[in-house]
Amino acid sequence: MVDPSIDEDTHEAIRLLYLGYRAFTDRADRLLDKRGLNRAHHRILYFVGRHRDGSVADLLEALAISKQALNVPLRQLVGMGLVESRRGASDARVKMLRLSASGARLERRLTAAQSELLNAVFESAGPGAEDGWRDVMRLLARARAEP
Amino acid sequence: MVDPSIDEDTHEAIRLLYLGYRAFTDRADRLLDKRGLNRAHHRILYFVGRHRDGSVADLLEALAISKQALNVPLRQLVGMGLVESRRGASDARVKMLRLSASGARLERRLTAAQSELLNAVFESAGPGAEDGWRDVMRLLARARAEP
DNA sequence: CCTGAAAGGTCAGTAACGTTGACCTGTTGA
DNA sequence: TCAACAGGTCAACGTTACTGACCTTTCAGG
Repeated sequence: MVDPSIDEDTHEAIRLLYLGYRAFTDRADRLLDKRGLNRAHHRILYFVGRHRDGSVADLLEALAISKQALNVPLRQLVGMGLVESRRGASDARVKMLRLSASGARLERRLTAAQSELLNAVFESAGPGAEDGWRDVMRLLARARAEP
Repeated sequence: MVDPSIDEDTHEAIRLLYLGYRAFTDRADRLLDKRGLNRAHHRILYFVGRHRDGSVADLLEALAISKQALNVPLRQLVGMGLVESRRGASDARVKMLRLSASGARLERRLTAAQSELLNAVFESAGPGAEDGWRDVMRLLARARAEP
């Protein structure tokens, strides 16, 4: 019934990462859904929130999508008053993007949905487990794209 | 520059989970891409590999997608000889799905891509960190959809 | 043995979201 | 003045999923 070539602990780890990530994104996804937003909007809010007055080009590079794909959700966020854009002081070609008050509020609520879950889990698991988790995840996050 | 209402540790945890999950899925995604397959195929291979002779209905329930959405990738996998379907012995209406030899080989390679990464990270982080990671992820994985 | 229900399959229409390519407006700086 | 840059937009297209409708084959109960 079970592939014998890979042990059950490894299968559990794979399953845990899959299910854990789903649980992690689930609450924020539902919050976004209520407003007709999706993960693309979320990524924009997150990046803009943490890079005040970044340019559209910065955003494009960070999100690694085409400018056409960025433009639609970004325009919606600006239209909804969640993101403000003003022209650059030194170079009027570039836009400086930042969250509005309500945008920052939403971003905080989205982040809170995720952080409450994580912190509850950390508290339940104990500080030693949290440290181990961070050690593992740091290594995993750094293990980027080797061919 | 940084949202002050949520501490940096929490932001790090959120970032780690996002980046870690991306690194985790990246290798398998590229292996699949070479064959013109995607995550839907992967999920089918994974589930069929671990539930030999399961029915199409089982698969539908496990993947939580419409039967129209399942049918296309499943037909492709059968057409490529990666999944075999035979009619049920007791009930000829139901199909019994299982991996072919080559399907099992591919599934093993996909799982290996993920497990090698995880095991390398576990080894590097040490057994204590791995235990902590598992404790945290088990709690997180169980934290399913509360409203 | 008939017939309704179950399991599976398929076609059509729609929607969301991404891509490229092409072209536009302003702005800048040499 | 003019080429290059930042940004914005339209069009065409591809993928992937959805719902709705309808089909065949098979099973089981009356």
